[in-house]
Amino acid sequence: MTETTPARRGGRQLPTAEELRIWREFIETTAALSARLESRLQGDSSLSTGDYAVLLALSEAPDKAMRSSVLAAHIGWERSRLSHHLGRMERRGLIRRQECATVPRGAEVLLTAAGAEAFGKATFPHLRAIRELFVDALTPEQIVAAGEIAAALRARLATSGEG
Amino acid sequence: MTETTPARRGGRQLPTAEELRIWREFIETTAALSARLESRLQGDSSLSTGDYAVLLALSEAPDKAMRSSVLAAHIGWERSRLSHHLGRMERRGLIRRQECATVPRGAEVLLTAAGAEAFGKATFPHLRAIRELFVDALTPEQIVAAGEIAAALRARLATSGEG
DNA sequence: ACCTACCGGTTGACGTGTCAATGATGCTAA
DNA sequence: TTAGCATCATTGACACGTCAACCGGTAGGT
Repeated sequence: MTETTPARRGGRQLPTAEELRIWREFIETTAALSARLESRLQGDSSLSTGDYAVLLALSEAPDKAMRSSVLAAHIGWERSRLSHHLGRMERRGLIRRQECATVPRGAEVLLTAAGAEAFGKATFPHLRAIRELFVDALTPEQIVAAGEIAAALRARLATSGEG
Repeated sequence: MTETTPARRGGRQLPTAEELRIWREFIETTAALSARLESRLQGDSSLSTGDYAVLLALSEAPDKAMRSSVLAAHIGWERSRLSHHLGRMERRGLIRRQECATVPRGAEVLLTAAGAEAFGKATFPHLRAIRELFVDALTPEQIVAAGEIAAALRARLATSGEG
C-alpha cells in the first residue's frame, strides 16, 4: 500500500499486483461464501436462495400474495428471471399463480401451505448459517467496515455506466 | 455494535437486524459487482470471466498448454465444470484439446492463436474495469480492510464443515 | 493372471440466469 | 375508429454450474 501510489505512476489505469491480489481474494471469497450458504440452505431445506427470497417476500406480504412484477421489483429481479423461477417453484408446489382480478394481464403469486411450511423450516438454520459464516467470522469493527465497503462499491456501481 | 453483545443475549444464535442488513448489502453488492465485471468483459471482448480464467492460466503456462486436471486445480474448478467449459471454448476456437503423450488418459489443453489474441485484447479493459469498479471505489484503508475481511471469511469457510 | 480399486476425463440431467422475441391487453393520438 | 405504443407476463434459445454416473486404463493385492 505504500511504495507506488497511483499518482506516482502518472495516471496509470491498472491495479497494482497487490491490489489485484486483494481483488481476487475478495471476489472469490465472497463467491465461495455465497455458494456455501446456498449449499447449506439446500441441505437444510431443499430450497435455493432464490426460492428463499421469493418465499420471504410472499411471507411478509399482507395476503401472502403479490403481483408478479411487484414481487420482481421487490427482490430486484428481472421479470423474465422471476417467471422462469416461479415456473419451477410452482412445479414443486411452493407457490401458485392465478389471474389477478384487479390488474389486467396481471398475475397474482400466492404462497401455498407447503411453501409457507418450507419457508418456516428454512428460516432458522439459514439465519444461523449467516451468523456462523459471516457475523461470527468477523470482528464488530470488520462488520462495520464490510458495510461501508459495500456501500462504497454500490455507490460506484450506481454512478458508472450500467453496461 | 455495542448495545447487545451475543453474550448479553444468552447464547443467541441469530444475527441482529443490523447485522442482517449489512449481510444483505454486502453479499448483494459483491454479487452485483461480479455481474458488472462479467458484463463489461463480455461487452469488451465477448469473453466470460470463466473464459478469461482459462485463457490467463494457459497464457502463463510454459508451452501455452496444460493438462486438464492441472488446469482445473490451478484455477480451482471441478473437473466436470472445466470439461463442460472447455467444450464450449473449443467450439468457439479459443482452445484445442489433444491426447497427452506423456500421461495415459491425460488430455492436453492448448491455447490457439485465436484464444491468445482474444485474451490479449481482453486484458487491458478488464484490469481497467477492476480498477474503476473496485480499487478506485475504495480508500486505501478500505482496500486493506477488504483483504482482511476476505481472509477472515476464507478462514472461517475452511474450518467450518465443507457442506 | 485376475479382480478390484482408483484415477482422469467425459457425459447427461437438471437448476439457474440472460437476452430477445412473442402474446395479450389496455391507452393515446391521428 | 383504428393505428400505433407501452405494459405485463411468458417463452425459447442458450450459457453456465453441480451432481452423479460412466468409461478406459493403470496399479496392487491375492
